[in-house]
Amino acid sequence: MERYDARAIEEKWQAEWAREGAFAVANPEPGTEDDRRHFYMLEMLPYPSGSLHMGHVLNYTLGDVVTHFHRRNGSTVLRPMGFDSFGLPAENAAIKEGGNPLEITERSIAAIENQMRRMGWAIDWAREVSAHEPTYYRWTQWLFLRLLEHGLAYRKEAPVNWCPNDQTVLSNEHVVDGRCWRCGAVVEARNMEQWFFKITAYSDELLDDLETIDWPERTKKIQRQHIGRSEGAELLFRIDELDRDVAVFTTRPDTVFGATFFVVAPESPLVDELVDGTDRADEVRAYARIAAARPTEERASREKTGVFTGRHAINPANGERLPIWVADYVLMQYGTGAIMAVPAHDERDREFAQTYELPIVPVIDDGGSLINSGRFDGLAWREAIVAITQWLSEQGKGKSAINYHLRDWSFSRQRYWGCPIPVVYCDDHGIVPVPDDELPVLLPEVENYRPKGEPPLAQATDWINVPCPRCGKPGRREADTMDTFVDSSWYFLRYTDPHDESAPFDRRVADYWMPIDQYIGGIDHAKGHLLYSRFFVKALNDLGLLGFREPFQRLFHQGWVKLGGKKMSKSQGGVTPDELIDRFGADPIRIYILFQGPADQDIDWTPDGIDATVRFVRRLWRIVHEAAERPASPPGVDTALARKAHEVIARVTDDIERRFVFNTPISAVMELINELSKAPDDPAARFAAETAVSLLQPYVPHVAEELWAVLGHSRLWEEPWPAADESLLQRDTVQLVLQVNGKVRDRVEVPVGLSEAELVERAKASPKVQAHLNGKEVRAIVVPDKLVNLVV
RNA sequence: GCCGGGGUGGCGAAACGGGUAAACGCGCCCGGCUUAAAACCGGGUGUCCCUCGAGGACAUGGGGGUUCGACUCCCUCCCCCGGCACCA
Repeated sequence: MERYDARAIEEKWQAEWAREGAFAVANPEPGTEDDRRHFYMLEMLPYPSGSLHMGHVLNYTLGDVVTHFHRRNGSTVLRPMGFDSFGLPAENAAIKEGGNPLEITERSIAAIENQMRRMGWAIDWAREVSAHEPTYYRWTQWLFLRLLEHGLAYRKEAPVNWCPNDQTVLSNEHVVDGRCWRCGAVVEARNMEQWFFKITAYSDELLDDLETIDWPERTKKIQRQHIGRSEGAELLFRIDELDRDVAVFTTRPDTVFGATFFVVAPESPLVDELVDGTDRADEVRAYARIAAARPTEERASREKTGVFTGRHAINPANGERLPIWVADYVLMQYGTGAIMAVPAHDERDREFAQTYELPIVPVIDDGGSLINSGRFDGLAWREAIVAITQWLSEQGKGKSAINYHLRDWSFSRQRYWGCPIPVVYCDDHGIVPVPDDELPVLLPEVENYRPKGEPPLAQATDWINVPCPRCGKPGRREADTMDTFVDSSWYFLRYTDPHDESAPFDRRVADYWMPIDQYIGGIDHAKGHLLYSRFFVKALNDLGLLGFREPFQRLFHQGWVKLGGKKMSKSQGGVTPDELIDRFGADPIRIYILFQGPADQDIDWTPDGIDATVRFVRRLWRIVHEAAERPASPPGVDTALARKAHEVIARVTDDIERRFVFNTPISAVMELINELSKAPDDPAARFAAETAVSLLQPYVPHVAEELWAVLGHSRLWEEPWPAADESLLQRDTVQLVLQVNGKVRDRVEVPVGLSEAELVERAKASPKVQAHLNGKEVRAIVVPDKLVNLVV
């Protein structure tokens, strides 16, 4: 028996798989019926940041087990890999350390790809794509132009989140607690012209279709909450001085009789209209300017402030004149930017009313019935919502309405290392799309990546000054680049047809593989990537480019791998995959990371346990070698060891397939190995060894392949998954648990299938049970083949 | 504040439809092999009590409940992690 040499074995089989193209899969042939059972397995693609970390190792090893499992169960499994290779870190590194983002990125990709190969993951490398390659971003641009044509991409001036550190706009999804998700700087509010995707056009569908996909409930909740649909009414308040009606959104139209004042957001254009030409104009405008400029977070945490405009609005329900205030607690982005204030029944309105001594009129009593509400007095508030909305709508003073928290996705970034937005600004023609046949608009080289009040691309004068594609007069290219989340909103489609030079993908091929059968990635993408991708697929479906409306049919979130309580992100000393592979081998690392606990649970990284998995692999190695000396087990061999092997097959299969748990299968195979080591002469010894190796193959593909050869076989990666023999899963005898008053007093071995009376008899025969009965009368609870509980 | 998820030995965990709590592994203890150590192999290991047994009691964050029987179901409280948060 040779010594277990992880490095030699791993290099040998990795070379073999690469030579064979073992994990490459073919697309369906055009014009023929493709009846392959197929499965699209995908993990979120990595950002190339120099090295993988243990979180990646968990993520991709999980996907690898699923990939092998489905392959060996007869599916053609598409399992590609690529790189989310545009983005700020490479650009910031270039600014800080010199070099250029392209070179930095490609060096990282090469390093990570090497790590991935060394981990032995079963990836179809022929489909590799990276977002920064012109052959990829050409099609990102092409898709953008399609969305632009259909009004789903547009440009407008709007209040946006500005990160002063990264010198760029951020989407709402990437402002966390008022800070930039990437660098942590406090985000400022700015009014800027920006590009947006009209994701809000899909609010309802993004919400409703969550019912059709198999995702963790918590992820659906995060998306539902983010979309934030609320039902209510839009009510019209007359402002006589302006001779017009102003709409407000409320979820509680039943409280309209309790509205005692009216509030407008400081950013609202209404502010100017209201005070223009009045003696309060200066004071109100000054307040509005200061209040609107405050960071959103600060605005939420400090005491509410406001100023009276001198104007009034008419309550549509009772005709009362309500003073109009401008106050910082009303937000422009939600509803209409103006509210009716009902201080008796809204905490924020009450706080404000108390500060500024405004009247408070209760309109709902303790029993939930309306008061002070004219003809609606006595009505339950829930019914009043309907009744009052209808009453006002009959008079043309309101209607039922729905509002959402979700806002359009701002995707232009004032940075260099991203996909150029393929439009030209022309004085005569405005925004002019670059014609499809001129794509890609290549990212030019620039001298300096640091933004200086304008995006770095604005400095590339040769590049930016181009004739208008429509009229030929001088024009200017868009200098903003796209958010990298645009790149990752369709990469899974490109994988299906990665070398297509005439289209981003072939609809026939995309429809064949998609939707993704199993997607695995972090829950931190719940309202970013996972929402944007759903939007993209829905939009592309509406454009006729795809035949499905959801990208990820089934989703799983792996837990965090933490170091000292903190999420592992960058490479940390001593725990890069490279160093660990050198010390222990890829197989032990793979099994270690999955053996720690349930894969969706966070794990604290300690290298301690890896020794134990190395030990286990060596033990497996030795015991399988010993078993290989034994004669082949006869087919259908029926011994205790054979039965154990079949039981383990059933457990492992069920765990991976139905329960989607990956730690307990390892335990189960360990049990089998333990029994085999205690019964080396059992006629089923060799069968037990073969079973153990076969079941572990998805976890430790290299050593499993080597041991499979030792057992006289070949090509385990193509071997059908073992099937448990049902007849050998049946037991002849079972351990019967004997309880007295619910406490276990004895256990006896009995034949399967005894009647209840027989089981009770066996129970009463036990001396230990008798000792606790003292001859008293009993009632028996019987669970056949399992338990008898005698109740005194 | 609202909405999720969780709390089981010294540690990571298992127990999947209410039916043997702690499988599997780590650590630790004892023994074997060895000149020795490592490696490897075998055995033990929830806590407490005693008369040391084929003994007993107590044990799944705290308290209560349902049940013959609860880690599992219900109520309540505490703690940890995550999401949202002036959303009208």
